[in-house]
Amino acid sequence: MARGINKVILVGNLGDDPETKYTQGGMAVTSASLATTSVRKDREGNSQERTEWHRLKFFGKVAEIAGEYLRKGSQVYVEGSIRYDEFTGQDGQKRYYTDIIVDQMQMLGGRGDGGGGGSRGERGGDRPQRSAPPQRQPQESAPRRDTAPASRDFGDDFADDDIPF
Amino acid sequence: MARGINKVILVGNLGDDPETKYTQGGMAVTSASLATTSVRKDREGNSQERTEWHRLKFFGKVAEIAGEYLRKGSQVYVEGSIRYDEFTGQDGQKRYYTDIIVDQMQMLGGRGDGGGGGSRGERGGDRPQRSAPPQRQPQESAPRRDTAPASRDFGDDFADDDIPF
Amino acid sequence: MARGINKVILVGNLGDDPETKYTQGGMAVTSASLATTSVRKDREGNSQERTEWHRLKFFGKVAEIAGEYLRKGSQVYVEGSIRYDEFTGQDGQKRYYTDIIVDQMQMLGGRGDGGGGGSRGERGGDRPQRSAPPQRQPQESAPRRDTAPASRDFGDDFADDDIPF
Amino acid sequence: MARGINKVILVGNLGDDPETKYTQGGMAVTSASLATTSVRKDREGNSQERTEWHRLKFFGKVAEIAGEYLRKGSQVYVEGSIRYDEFTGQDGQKRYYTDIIVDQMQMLGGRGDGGGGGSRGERGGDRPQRSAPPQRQPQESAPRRDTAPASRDFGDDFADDDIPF
DNA sequence: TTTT
DNA sequence: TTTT
Repeated sequence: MARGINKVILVGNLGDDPETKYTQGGMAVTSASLATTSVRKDREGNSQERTEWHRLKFFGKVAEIAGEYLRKGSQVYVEGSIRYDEFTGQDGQKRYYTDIIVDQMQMLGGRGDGGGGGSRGERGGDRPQRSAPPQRQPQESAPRRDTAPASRDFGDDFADDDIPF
Repeated sequence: MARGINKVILVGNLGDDPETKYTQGGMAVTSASLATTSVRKDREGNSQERTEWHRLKFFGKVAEIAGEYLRKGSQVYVEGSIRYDEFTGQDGQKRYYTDIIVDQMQMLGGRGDGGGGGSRGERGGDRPQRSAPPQRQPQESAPRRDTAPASRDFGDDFADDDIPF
Repeated sequence: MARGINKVILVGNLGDDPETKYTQGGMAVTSASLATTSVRKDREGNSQERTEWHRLKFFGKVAEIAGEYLRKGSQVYVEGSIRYDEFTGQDGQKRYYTDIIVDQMQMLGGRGDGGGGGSRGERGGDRPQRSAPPQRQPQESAPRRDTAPASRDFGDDFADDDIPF
Repeated sequence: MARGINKVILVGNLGDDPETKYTQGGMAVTSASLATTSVRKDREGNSQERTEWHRLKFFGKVAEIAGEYLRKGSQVYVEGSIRYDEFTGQDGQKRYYTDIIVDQMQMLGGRGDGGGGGSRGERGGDRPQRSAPPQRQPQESAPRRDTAPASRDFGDDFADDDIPF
């Protein structure tokens, strides 16, 4: 029985282009590095910045979208969970990794610079959508341009259908 | 294209037993009322309590679980989104409703009183009907009594070793 | 005693310029309207968009920043809580309002156009400035961590009450 | 400048009693270990459990409350941020730690066994800081245009900078 | 209407 | 190491 809530919400910028690989079963797995910077005052009253670099992991459909649309510098909202892993390297040393398993993402900004997309994906849930047989794919996906939705304009075209006030 | 994030996270107690109805398509729709109380100090330094009563709506599988396991007084974690609705009553007056559409719930406490379950359910593809017939109409998907919590299915895509965990 | 969690996280765009007023005590109160749009498939499989308009309320320092930097169309992350209110109008009719009381905001987008600032209200916010360029990061597949001074020791050598990071 | 959102929300049980230390300045620092367990179906359809152990760090007032009220097995809601740290041990080996810096906690369950409390603490030390004197804000933004109903007017309740709710 |  |  599931027991507990493990939820992470991040908004930040990618430090580099994401990398997408595919499993033998054809599922996309995308890795990315996301920075969040916070500020606090130290005891002298000076502002101190601190940046955390989060290792993001995307699986399935959301991994495909992340691999296709996210780029170095992209600002993105991600939601997921924390996963801690421990590996023993070839040198016998233990290594610890903390990953953010992304369930949902939303590209931000979107001023014709690639932002604007959004996606909600289940981890590894691309089977129902994909009827194509599993196929190997090059590890570097060709850069594609998102045609960002132009629905960012909130002019007068919101008549009042859904506006309850 | 989805544009934006609309997320609500609540922890509170139910003010009454939830009510479950079923759509003509057989989808469960559960309503419940949840209280969250916050405290703040007024300018005299006195603690002031304020309670918000949230109208929760559950759909589909999570609605079945909510209807079965939640009771008046139950402490629960819910996650979902806000939905504002406007209806015109029979008297011609407009009425406004704000509902929390619950995507995920987690029963809390649970010291031998039924708590402890958890569930993640999708919002059913069917919109809830205001006057759903009280009887069940099993068509393509009859309401099920499923005690197992929903969980993500990784499918066959996890058949190999490319996954870095 | 506080009892419960009432948390809202929104990412969306403002439908209009925010409005700022000041209380007699000199506290800023800013109101804004924020849209979040979601998509779902109806039973015919067609994508249906639905937009929720959230009434945001900011108080104090975060209200000043919101009033100064947010504009119609601004994309923003906000975090806060839901508050339901009921008023009786001069016509004797009851009116219901649902507001999002914003505790924290973060301007999004902001590639040199004024966006990018962030603020945490009351609990020590900072005034937004120019957005910083995306941070660089090492490309080694080793664990990516912030290279912070190693003097961040949490032993017994806390100098004073300041947080040592 | 703050840039990004780094937010973690956890609900789980403590694996052991928390430990509280005090800095030279008298600030409490509490450490605790919290488990969150999730379930997913593997490819054979069997339920697979996975538990993450989160290292919680509390500072200041919330640390005192955590140290006083939390115990092994306690169910708790915590909200905070992720912090990655890297230390070089006395053996010259680098060690990586991931901590959840807790800003807010809420004890759950609590049917007469000590649970039920709640706390929101600032990371900024436990000194009872007196609020700064209220300051007027006659800014460039011209006030007026009251959209709220009269009964909603904040009026004299705004004698100072306190939040009016 | 809950809860402490 | 928790919990169910």
